[in-house]
Amino acid sequence: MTDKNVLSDFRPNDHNHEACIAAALEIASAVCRERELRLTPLRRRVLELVWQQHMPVGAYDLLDALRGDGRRADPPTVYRALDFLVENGFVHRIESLNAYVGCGEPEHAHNGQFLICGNCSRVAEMEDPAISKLIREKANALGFRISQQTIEVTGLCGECRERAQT
Amino acid sequence: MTDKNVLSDFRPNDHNHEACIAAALEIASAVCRERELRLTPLRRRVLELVWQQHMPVGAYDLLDALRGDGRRADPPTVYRALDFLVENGFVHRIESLNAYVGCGEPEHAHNGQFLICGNCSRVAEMEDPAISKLIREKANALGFRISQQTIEVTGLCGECRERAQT
DNA sequence: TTAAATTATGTTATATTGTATTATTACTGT
DNA sequence: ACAGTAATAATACAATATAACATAATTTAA
Repeated sequence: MTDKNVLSDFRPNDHNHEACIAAALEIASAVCRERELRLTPLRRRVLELVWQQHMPVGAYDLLDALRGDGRRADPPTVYRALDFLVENGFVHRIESLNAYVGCGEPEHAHNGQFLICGNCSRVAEMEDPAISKLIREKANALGFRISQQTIEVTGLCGECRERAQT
Repeated sequence: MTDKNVLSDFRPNDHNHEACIAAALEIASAVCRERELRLTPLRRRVLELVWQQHMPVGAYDLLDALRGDGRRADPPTVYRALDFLVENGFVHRIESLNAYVGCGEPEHAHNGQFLICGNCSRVAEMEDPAISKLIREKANALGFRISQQTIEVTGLCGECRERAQT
């Protein structure tokens, strides 16, 4: 099993995260230019905040962070920015956590399949065609036409699993 | 493709729903007796209310219904009952809707895979081992040990799809 | 290059969903 | 009757999300 289809794996805590954030913003910037979307300062800032960690962030955490910037902010502000980011694929919403996480590959539209570590809270994103295809087929067999797949899996990431075996 | 692994398919609107509810309560009753769980009047009533339709119900709708019974009820009342029902597999929580739906087969533990019609809101439940297995394998390949799978799919059920092709 | 239209944001208020906590009641077995 | 456990009641609050309307910024197009 060499195919992995991993859009973003669990990141070691010591990776160069500044570069990581910068890259996400750079890509978003380019994609928006190409698609004629408006990555306004607010939206850009929210995206940056979402990328502060490789784990889901709640809307109200983002709100606090925006307020920390000195600017006034209220729920609609952050929810609107999130709507834009989610709608255009820069951020995914994790339904089972009511939280948001940066997308590992915003260039092409997809739903993503999420592995959520219950211990360290980090998230990995897969986009495995075999999984989506199988689900689509099974649904089709019932006459169901899929428009969106939500696949969120909880458990222990490799690192936490090893650490747990004391 | 004859294997379907469907725990509960989309029910036609004209099926005998009274029987349907009665059956669900009967099964829950039997399972509880067997496992020495206490299906108290409150829990039983909440389960019954969840089964009023084959579509997800919000906790606060249940709360209103309980109040409609004449009894006093507050959020913890319904959430505790739901916790019990979910924990013991009589009801599933649909994360993407913050809502609850009756389980089509509470006799054995499982996560369920849900098809949610965006038009009529009805839900079908599958429990397809091929799907869970594939996801488990892909996750394992990343060193991830799964404890729970959340699979919720939105789209159009067969009936609504036909109707849409005007 | 203004006016109109569109899009984005600000602002206030409120709706919805979910928990923590403490107290009380009702069963279970001795 | 009593201790131990499970269930429920009751209050308060935390967390998440949207409605509705006002203003500002940006784009379009005359």
